Amino acid sequence: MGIFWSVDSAFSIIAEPNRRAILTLLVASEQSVGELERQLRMTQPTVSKHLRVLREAGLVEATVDAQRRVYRVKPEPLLEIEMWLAPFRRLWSTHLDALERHLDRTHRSVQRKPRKRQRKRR
Amino acid sequence: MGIFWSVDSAFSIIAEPNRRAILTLLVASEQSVGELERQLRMTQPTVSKHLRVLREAGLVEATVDAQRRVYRVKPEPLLEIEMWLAPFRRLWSTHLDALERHLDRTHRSVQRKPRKRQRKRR
DNA sequence: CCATCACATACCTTGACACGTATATGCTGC
DNA sequence: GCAGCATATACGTGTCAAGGTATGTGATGG
Repeated sequence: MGIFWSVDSAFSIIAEPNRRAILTLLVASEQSVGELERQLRMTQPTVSKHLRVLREAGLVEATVDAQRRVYRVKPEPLLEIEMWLAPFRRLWSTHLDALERHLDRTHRSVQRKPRKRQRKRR
Repeated sequence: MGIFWSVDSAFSIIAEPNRRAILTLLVASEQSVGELERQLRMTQPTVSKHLRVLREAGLVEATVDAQRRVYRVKPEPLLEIEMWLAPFRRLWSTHLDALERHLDRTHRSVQRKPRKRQRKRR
């Protein structure tokens, strides 16, 4: 019998900004650990540890090339996110105005907090 | 001058399974806190705290109705995720076979860890 | 063999966060 | 006004994850 355990979802893997950065680099083209390290300005152990998490989640795979390990993306686990988003896409198409305003705001690096958050009804 | 601060991204908000559950319920129809509490089997403070996080991230909004607060989804922040996923969708269409296998596996509740993870190249 | 390169892992510390219990707030009908 | 309901918040606690430093491992060239 094999060893079984719960794989935590792609959502938590992707929550980490550095891991998203790694994936974004890898989706352009495969890269070695050292190349990622230099582009991302992270220490080498940090890169390796994130790659380990991504590997165990099935989001990347590695190929040995001499002393290097070349990583590339395996996008399948992202399907969980893609599918979860489906019901919300329906809403976007019905709220195109708010959507545009949102895109405007998020092009600034910072947002204002809404002071009052409730309006009356009934 | 308004009050400014960094809004953490929709990715980390969505990483929490209970928050995803709340959003999934709300996208079907708006609900009060008590209704969410009962359907999700969570304590009331837990629901309220998750709703607070979602509110401050702009993912839900509330309407006051007597002593109740009725929450509904504001899907715009999810656009960040939608846009980030874009380059990976390209890969899905080129790897339909691996994709199918992945969908098969994820319909079981548990997965086996790959024992060997590297193959030779060159 | 041995030094070195590329990468992985161990160990430790720190900070964030999710939950529970208890309590506060605010509205309502009587 | 007051009791009671619906929701929010405060506070304490445990867990877990991310980063840094140090060290292990394995392949390569000389």
